[in-house]
Amino acid sequence: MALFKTLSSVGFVHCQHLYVLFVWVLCCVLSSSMRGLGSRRFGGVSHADLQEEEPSQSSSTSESTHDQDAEEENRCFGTFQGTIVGLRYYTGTVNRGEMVALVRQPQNPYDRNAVMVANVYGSQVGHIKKELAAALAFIMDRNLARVEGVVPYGKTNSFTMTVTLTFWGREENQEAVHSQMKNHGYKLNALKNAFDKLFDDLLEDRTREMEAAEAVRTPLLLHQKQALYWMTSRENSSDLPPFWEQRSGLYFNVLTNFGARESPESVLGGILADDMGLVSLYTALHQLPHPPLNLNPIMVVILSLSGIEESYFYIYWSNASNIFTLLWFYMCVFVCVCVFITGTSKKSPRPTLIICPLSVLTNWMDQFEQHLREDVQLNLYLFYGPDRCRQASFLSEQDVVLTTYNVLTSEYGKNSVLQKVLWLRVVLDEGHIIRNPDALQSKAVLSLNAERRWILSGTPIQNSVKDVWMLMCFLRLKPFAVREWWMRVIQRPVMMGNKEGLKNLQALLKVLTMRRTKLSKANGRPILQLPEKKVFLQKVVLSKEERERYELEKAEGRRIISRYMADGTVLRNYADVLAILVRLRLLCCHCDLVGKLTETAGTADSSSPAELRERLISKIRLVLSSGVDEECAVCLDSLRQPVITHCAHVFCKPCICEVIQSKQLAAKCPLCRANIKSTELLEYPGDEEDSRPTDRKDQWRSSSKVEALMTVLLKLRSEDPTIKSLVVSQFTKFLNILEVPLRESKFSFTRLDGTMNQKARARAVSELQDPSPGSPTVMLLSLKAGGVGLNLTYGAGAWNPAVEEQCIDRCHRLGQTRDVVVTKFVVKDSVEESMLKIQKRKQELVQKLLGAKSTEDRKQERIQEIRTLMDI
DNA sequence: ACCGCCGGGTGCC
DNA sequence: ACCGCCGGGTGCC
Repeated sequence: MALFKTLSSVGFVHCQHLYVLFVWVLCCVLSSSMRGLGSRRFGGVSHADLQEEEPSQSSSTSESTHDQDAEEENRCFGTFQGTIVGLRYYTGTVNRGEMVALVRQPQNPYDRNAVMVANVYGSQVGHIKKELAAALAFIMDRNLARVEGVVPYGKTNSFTMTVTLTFWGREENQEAVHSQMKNHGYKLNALKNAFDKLFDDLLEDRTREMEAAEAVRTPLLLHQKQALYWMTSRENSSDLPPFWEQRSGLYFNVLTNFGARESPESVLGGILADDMGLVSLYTALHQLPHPPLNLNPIMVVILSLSGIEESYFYIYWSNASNIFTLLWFYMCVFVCVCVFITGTSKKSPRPTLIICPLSVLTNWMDQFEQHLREDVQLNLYLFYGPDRCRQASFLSEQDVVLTTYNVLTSEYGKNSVLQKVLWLRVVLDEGHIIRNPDALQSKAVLSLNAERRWILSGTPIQNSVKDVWMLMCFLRLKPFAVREWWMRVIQRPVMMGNKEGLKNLQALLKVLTMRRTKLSKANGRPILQLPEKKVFLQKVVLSKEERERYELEKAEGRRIISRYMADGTVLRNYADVLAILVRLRLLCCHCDLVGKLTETAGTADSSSPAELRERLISKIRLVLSSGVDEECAVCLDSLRQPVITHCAHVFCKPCICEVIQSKQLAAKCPLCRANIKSTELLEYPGDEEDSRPTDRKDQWRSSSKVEALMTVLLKLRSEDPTIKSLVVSQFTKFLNILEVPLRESKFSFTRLDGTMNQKARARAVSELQDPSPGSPTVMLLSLKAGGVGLNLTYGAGAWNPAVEEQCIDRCHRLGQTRDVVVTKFVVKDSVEESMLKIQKRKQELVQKLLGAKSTEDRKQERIQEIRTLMDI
């Protein structure tokens, strides 16, 4: 089996039998299937490449087919920014972000290479500029690539327009396409999102090194020494802040033309940004055994998307535990170096305050312990717990004070001692936590007195430019601490797609940020090796009975949603819509996962308030338990007392009540601006008691997806009984169902779900990792609401492909030592598959990432998505 | 198009 | 005056 070849070529020594196979049960239609596509495209695995390896499926109730549509031209060769000319001669219009068609015009009397550009209605918009057309004509005429265009900025003048071209094709043609473009003097960009591009510039050559203090016992790697040097120079920077220049004795801000007599204060400090994946990694630790550093860690990445939420588990084994702690490591060593070598001048304050989420407090302490020589004394004080010492004089004498955002916040306003101490340095771990300027914790952080400031964050830009503002505030970067300047000079231009704005943002971050990724190189060698990830899509065909049931439910759902459509209240009732979609997704997995149809059937208008409430609560439960899992968008913290609105957004009850109270009748959902009332908020009643009655063999029945999965698992076992598989589903109940056939086929398996405590999880993980014969080979993995994840500022209902893209990327980069095979089971002709198709149409990732779409656009998009899903 | 490019007018500063 | 420079005319393929 080719898989083995690849795996052994990785050269893993000590655990040959720990091959990881990642079998994915896709019950979580929407985004899984979306991701499926994304993974193939962006994970760099061509579907065509994998045909031979794809597990085949020969069960009588299900069959596997290839994803025919994507088979041929699924590889992205890259993108290119070109120009459309001659707009004034044609009437076709296009809006910002819209797709355009490229049509060859070999008969054009002026140029036989002509490439015409048309909008979606087919009206001509213009032509591709002739030089570029000459390059494209060759490619298009020979079918070397399919060229797709999007106009990212729309029409900005009456003559020409920028167009982003994306080239798709078969792998064997990639070289030809690249060289053809190159011959005409064009270079394709690798497909990346805009912020990755932005950050690429941050990866400039920062190659100067610095030795650590003798007090640090851990030998430093090259890139760590470089980081150290950079950090030191940032702290001792006397450079003017970005965009300031000195002219004839005065200081000018080149963006605002503000002039000042005194030099603006330098920003002492900056942002340490690591590969985004590391944050996921850290995030994963919330859910995983603590401390995780000395086990072979499992990594979990969870994505929530599209309202029809989905969770992504990526799991891998790593033998390089220190990658967990890259940022902590840098900072920790840096602080030690400053304390023991550089020392601090007499006038300077002494202590460094480190603020971190509670969950990593111990990791910080471990770090200091781990990297310091035993015989040196670092005064580290943990400012936490009821007995913490609140004396300013005491804290001022420490070298390092460690506390959490919660502690800081709770002291804030109460004459906090943390506010009184003058800190040498304040370090924000997971600095993006303060991205909400209204949150108390942000205010508390900003009010700290410090000479130098650092932000550690894997994702300084999490979803949009907006997130950066608070970081700039914290760093006291003039003039951007004043919101208006930030808006005028950076945020608005960038949101509008203005290149200058992006360039400025870029310049800003370039100076202030050091970013390390797994792809970064030190001395020409990557810091870490990339893993190989293979993604397969397996289409499952429903049995006759299943299909009938599915169609019945779908018709019913369509009836309800059509009515909302007609009334224009789809998004107001998004919770209902979600519930319907979740039911369909459950049906794709197993019929027994959903109750009788009659429960929801058409009683919406006539039921009593109590019944209505009951009905809604059951829906909420359905929605929440399926993994709609967000932080509260008001406090940006994890949900406490979750309530759900009719528009299906979830908040902490106190948070949203406060919002409603302050706005009274005009209260709108912070995420989608739908009207909300406090009477319409529904509390999440908690999980139903996790019954596993399906264990009874007499009652149990199979389903097509179960059969498909079991066939694959059995086949794998027959090929190599030591292969380890992870079976991932969003629905714990489905995992319950899966336990039955697993037992029946004598699989030894473990299970990890949200109900288990840390200890139980640790046991489940280590059992699976046990290489000895007879150890479990399958792990059932689930995600429960309230877990971790990347939160999407667009809200539960929105779908942010940019984040998806980041995640794919991050997963790909992180699975560092071992190949991973993902198989996704998608039911043919179902909402699952529909989502695949929706995703295919959404290729313009950059646009979304920049947040250029208006709320209204996104609403329309979502309505359209629902239509597609329900065939309305 | 607040560009680039072309070609005619022009010619120390 | 076989150049440079200026400024007006001009503009998809």
